[in-house]
Amino acid sequence: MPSSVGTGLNPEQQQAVEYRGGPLLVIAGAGTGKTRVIVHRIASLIDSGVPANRILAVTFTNKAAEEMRKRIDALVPGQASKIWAHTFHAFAARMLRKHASAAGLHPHFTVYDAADQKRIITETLKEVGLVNEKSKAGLYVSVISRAKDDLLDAESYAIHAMTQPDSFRETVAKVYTRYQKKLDSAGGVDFGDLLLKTAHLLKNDERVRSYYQEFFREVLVDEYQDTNHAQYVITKTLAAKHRNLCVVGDPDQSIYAWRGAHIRNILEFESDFKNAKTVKLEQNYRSTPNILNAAGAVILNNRQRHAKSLWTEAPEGDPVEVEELSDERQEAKYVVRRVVDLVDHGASLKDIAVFYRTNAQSRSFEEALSLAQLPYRVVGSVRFYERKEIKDVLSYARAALNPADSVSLSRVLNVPARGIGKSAEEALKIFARDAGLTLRDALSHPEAAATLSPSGRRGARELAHVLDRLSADFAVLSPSEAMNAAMQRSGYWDWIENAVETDPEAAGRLGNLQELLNALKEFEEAQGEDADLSRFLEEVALQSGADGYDASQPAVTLMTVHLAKGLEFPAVFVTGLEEGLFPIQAGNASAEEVEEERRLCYVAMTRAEKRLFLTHAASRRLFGRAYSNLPSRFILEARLFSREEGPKRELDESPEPRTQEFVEPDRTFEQGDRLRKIKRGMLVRHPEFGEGKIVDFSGAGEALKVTIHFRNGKTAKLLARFAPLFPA
DNA sequence: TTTTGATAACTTTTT
DNA sequence: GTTATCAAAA
Repeated sequence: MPSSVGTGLNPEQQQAVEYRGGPLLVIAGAGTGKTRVIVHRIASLIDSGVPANRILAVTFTNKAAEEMRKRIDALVPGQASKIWAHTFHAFAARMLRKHASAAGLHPHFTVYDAADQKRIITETLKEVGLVNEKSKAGLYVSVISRAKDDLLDAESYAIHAMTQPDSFRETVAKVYTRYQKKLDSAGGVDFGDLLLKTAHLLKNDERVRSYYQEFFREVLVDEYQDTNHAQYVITKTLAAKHRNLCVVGDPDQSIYAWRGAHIRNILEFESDFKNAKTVKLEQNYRSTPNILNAAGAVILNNRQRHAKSLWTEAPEGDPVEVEELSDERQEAKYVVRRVVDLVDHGASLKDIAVFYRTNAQSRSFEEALSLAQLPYRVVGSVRFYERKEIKDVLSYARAALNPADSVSLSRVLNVPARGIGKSAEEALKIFARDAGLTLRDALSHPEAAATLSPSGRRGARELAHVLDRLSADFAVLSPSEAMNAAMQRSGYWDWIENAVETDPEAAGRLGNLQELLNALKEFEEAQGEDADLSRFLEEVALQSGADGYDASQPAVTLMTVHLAKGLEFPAVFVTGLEEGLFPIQAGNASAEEVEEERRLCYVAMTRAEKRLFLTHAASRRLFGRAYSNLPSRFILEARLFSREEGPKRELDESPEPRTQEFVEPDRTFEQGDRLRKIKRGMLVRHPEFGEGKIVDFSGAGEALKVTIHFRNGKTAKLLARFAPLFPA
């Protein structure tokens, strides 16, 4: 971090570290030494006698928690591991694990991730008879998850739906109720439940509540601008007694409203907590003035915003560069060229990051970088624990550990194939339901299932046997041995191994399984005696994309803008800055949504220390189709354009060698002194509609029509002969 | 029942 | 351009 300040803190940081008078809000702009303040504050609390195990520090990712521990350990050795440093979700899981029976949960309850959630919802939709809604499973998942974030359980949601009759809400209420029943009977929780059930536990169980209110002497919450209602309630409840609550955040970096975060939590902190003290950190130690000015100019366009400005003592630095490329392949080639350039000038690959709005964009960069033989790492796209083979064997482990977990069990009923096909699965489930058995118990008594085929019966018996053996194994084996047993006894390992000759991907799968075993061995070493498989499974479910990548490896970092939050790099490329992509959905986005996109762009830009490059492509291929996009409004807002009229500042030296790669004949038409020659991708001006870009043609000669995307978001198809088009 | 092949649906962002 | 889903063939 800021080596410029040595070990000292500036006066505001000092104040934030030392304040002891109750609720404290630290508004920490990008790069103002936020983590440093939290770390020093915790160290100082410990110094002044607060027991480390009575401090709760909530972070946004597991990686951030780990990082925090490491830095605290350097200041007050031996104490860091005692601190409750977790993400909200991991903290909630810890609480629920400890008070499982009070919370009405199985002690080995399963944490279902987003993919599990979607599967269960799809199944629920089928059961409720909404077969044609199946493709909307994602929508239901998000509506239900948002409800949970707002602490609306199925019952409350149903009441809420009744007060405002609306058929969609009623349907959701029905699906929600049924979905929840499934989770409850499987003894599982989804992400939302972790928070909701913790909030309920604290609310309804007086003993638990007062115990923790007394226990946690200090509560600190990082990235407070991204907390949702459930997290807010948990925080407020825990801090109610001692009132030693310190929240840190930056409203300009709130980028998770779509996930239920309420920016008002931070904006209204002072009215929520009487006599709260606010400290603002505005001195930036990360970026050059050129970078800060550009980012500041962008965020200035948000209306929903508290005034704040960052300043720095750093020298001006290199100009921010903007480059338009013809398509995403050229964009990737450009990035590679500049990366090579940076490396030639002494940069290390690990100093360089490429950000994009959507995961799908990583592809072209990966191709270009490997072509150039430059090592890179993609953070968070296809996560290890989301791979099919990994999820399958984990499901065996979950099913063996928690006999009620029919969700995990039904995932692996017939993987590898053992004669339990679609109809057999159906028969088993109906039998289980009618007989009042769990799916697992039903497997043990297949002879009683009337409609089950002979092969289904054989398969069921076989699987029941596997699970019984595994449950017995698990009682005596270490986590890695247990997982190995799951792979062997289920026949999964052999199944993949046998496929190696025919399936080119099988070898990789086998490698992944081996890697999982290695991860478990590492986990055992780290945890020592009390290494426990269900603990491992929980950690896995709560892993974030940002977790577990090694930042010290010499490789270019590729990641989405969301994952970049909290990180910093000497050189940053923010790519795909186009209307419709970043901001996404430019046309039909609400003002709030555009403001969130703008904050996202601000976050991306402020990650850069020394060099910042912004790129956009005139045309971009998506699902095989090419789309033409205008440069993002954020580029214009950054005021980096070298246009005659604009204020002259940080310019690309080369005036404008726009690389136009389209080899397409110019179209011509007769028309007074107006524009006569038009070209795809060309910027034009229309007296009524303003500036726009030509994206398509049809017809020829007198009937030549042009399709233009205008900056105001409108698209028009005009007859070239009549349209008053002028050069932009 | 399982495998294969066709087709449709999809992409924001993630704890 | 890929992955999930569904229908037909083995």
